[in-house]
Amino acid sequence: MIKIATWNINSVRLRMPIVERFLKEHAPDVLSLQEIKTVEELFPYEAFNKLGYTHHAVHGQKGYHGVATVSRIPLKEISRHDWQDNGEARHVGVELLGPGQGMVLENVYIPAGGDIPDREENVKFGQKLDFLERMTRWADKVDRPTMIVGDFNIAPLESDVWGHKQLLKVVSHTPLEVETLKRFQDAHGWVDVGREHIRDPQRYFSWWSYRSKDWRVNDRGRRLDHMWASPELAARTVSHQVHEDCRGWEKPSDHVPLVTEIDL
DNA sequence: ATGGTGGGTAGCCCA
Repeated sequence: MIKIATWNINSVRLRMPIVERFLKEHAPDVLSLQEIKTVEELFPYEAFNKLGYTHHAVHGQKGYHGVATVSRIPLKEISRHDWQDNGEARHVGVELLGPGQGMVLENVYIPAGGDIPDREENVKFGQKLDFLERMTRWADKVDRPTMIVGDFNIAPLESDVWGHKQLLKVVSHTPLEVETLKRFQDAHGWVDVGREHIRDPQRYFSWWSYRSKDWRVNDRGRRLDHMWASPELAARTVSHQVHEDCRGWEKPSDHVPLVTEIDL
């Protein structure tokens, strides 16, 4: 049985205290992080090593973005895709060695896309769609058992947001983004593992804005983070958790970690 | 209708 986690950490160096707490309490075998906001040289390798996470694949960038996968299971970094074609660090792919051997874990941070959902008025929105199109072309060729996890910055279902009608023109829940993400899903037949275990229309959020006061009371959340898998791998998943309590920890990230257990 | 908060890094960008 292997346990895989994903978490947009919003600066890994600042948040090592809560990362350590999460690893001690939930002991995933592998953790994929997004928005590490640091270069490789300053990644806190030693803190992870002390907890047994001695295998690392870090794709960093100064100040912005950046992703990393740390693991107790040996792994091999196999790819760093630049699906935006602009040099930003938003992906790292690894192959697990030992337990889970042969499985590929893709860690991705899809661009947020700015505020205006129109590529004519907002370059970032166009870049987000282009990123998804390039991912779709890549997904069409995926031919190994693969799990793709991370911050997709899209909440596709009505039950993935606090208010479907209120958010139809808000970047992350527009019909165009949802359709574009669906084409990516169909290109490989990705199974939305989170929704296999917490089925629509149950409430499922992974992110609450820092700007919204009283996140727990108002609960204006969205499901921006995802764990998707190839069908044969998805069929072996046995549990899935959303650790909402982490949003209430000291100096929290605005995202919470997701954990999937796979019988391999 | 608007601005609200947080992180990183050096005078704003990004979420």
